[in-house]
Amino acid sequence: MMADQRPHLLVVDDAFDIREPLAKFLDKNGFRVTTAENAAAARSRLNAEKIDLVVLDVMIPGEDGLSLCRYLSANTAVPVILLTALSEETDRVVGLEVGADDYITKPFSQRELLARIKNVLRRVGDAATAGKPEGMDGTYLFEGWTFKIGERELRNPDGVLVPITTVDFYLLSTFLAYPKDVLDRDKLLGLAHGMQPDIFDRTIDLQVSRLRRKIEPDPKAPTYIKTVRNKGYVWCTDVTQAP
Amino acid sequence: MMADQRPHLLVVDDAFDIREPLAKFLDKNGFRVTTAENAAAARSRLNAEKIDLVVLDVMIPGEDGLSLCRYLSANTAVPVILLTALSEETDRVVGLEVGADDYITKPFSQRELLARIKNVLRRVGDAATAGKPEGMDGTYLFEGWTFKIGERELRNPDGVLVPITTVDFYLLSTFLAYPKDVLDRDKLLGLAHGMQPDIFDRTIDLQVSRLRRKIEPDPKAPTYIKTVRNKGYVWCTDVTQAP
DNA sequence: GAGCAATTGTATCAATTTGTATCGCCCCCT
DNA sequence: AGGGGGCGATACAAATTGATACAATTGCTC
Repeated sequence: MMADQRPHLLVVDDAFDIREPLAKFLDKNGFRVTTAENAAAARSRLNAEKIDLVVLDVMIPGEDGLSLCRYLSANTAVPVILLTALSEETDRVVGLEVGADDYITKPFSQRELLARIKNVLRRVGDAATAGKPEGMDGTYLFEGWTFKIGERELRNPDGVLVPITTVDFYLLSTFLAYPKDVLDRDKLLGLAHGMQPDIFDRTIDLQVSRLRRKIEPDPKAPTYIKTVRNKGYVWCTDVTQAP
Repeated sequence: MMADQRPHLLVVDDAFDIREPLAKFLDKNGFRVTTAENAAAARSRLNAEKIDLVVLDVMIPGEDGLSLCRYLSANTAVPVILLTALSEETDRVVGLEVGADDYITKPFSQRELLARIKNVLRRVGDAATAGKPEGMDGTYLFEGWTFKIGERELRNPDGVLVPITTVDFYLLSTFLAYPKDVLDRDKLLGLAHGMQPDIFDRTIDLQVSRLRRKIEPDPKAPTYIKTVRNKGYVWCTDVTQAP
């Protein structure tokens, strides 16, 4: 049986009619979801399974949510998003003081929470910008350019080394792994799909723009990376792989 | 068993003699249809199945339609078309305020609702302008022009690169995939068939017009893309395919 | 540990691209 | 010849993407 490779969330809220619909929503949007209705159950789950992020209601019976959050922040690396009832500034301060990575006030829209979850996962785990797409290796050639995965080296047609950043490297790797395929922004960020064009994360646009400036002959009229409106970007030239 | 791939609509109306005929009509016109007679049933359906669009009567017993609409807008990405009894301007404002994507006043023509459904699906999903027709690839030649699918490049007979937008690309791809075939507007939009010549969506006309301006020697007297009155458009010149 | 440099994210503004609303012409029909 | 519908074209508005400036962060040097 294949393992569920989606990011694993733990939703902690005692209100069934908030917890369960939210879990279903997140499941439908690319996440594996486990739920808990109090701090004790949450701790148990955290011990039993690998959790990538916790969505935590501060108002749970028994041990306070803030207490659990403080514990997680001090003793683990698991990021936390707090659900708070009040939107007062004090809450924000408190929330961040106890180590939460983000917070959102109730009532909240599921979509906004989804966006924040992805945002935090990207910031914290940064699994996306860390490495390269699975199974990539060797040397890639396109239009005279040479891109060595292992060495993290990019050379232009003249053989000159072009300095690339971590993000450049990851982006270029992803494009070269899927040439001629339209990649949406989520995919380019290495995240699960499902974000609606409501809360936009324009980070990718900027990163693509910066990569274009480094490799496109004319960044104003890109020939390698083209834009597909409402969808994302495509790598448009042929890529050959050398061992 | 093959899955039903048609867009899935949820029709919410308590009046049997409106709900059922409408469901039948929409089914015959290219949609999978599920019905519900109140908000609770609608929520249940929405949780159980993947719904692409909700047609919602605001005057339903129990929970108000506007309330359900507001909920959907805040917590899901499912687009909503409201059925309202009054045609007053206030209704329009209210409808859009609660997050409806469109609205239509009763009594309404089924054809008009059909047109609006397609319109909203196109706006929201925008699957049409996404990529290229299935299985297309390689290079197409016509009258000296060169169109490379993979590279998303169009060159005129002089070999000069002609910049094309995402829509241009999709339209041209579709035409070249079906030369000499009359394509109706639904087909060109990439939507299911069945729209009657009642409420026209003139979007395609404009897009064709814009494409003509880029490729026709004389856009006033088009030779490549010709108009077929009451039907659609045809690609009229020979197309050869190079590898 | 301070200071500097590079990188990355956020906030904005500008430029394209696309959709909507109209006007007017032309074709077809009675 | 008159009328209506369908289509071409223009102007304008909305949405999406590109570009710039600046702030925040990270990493490295001294």
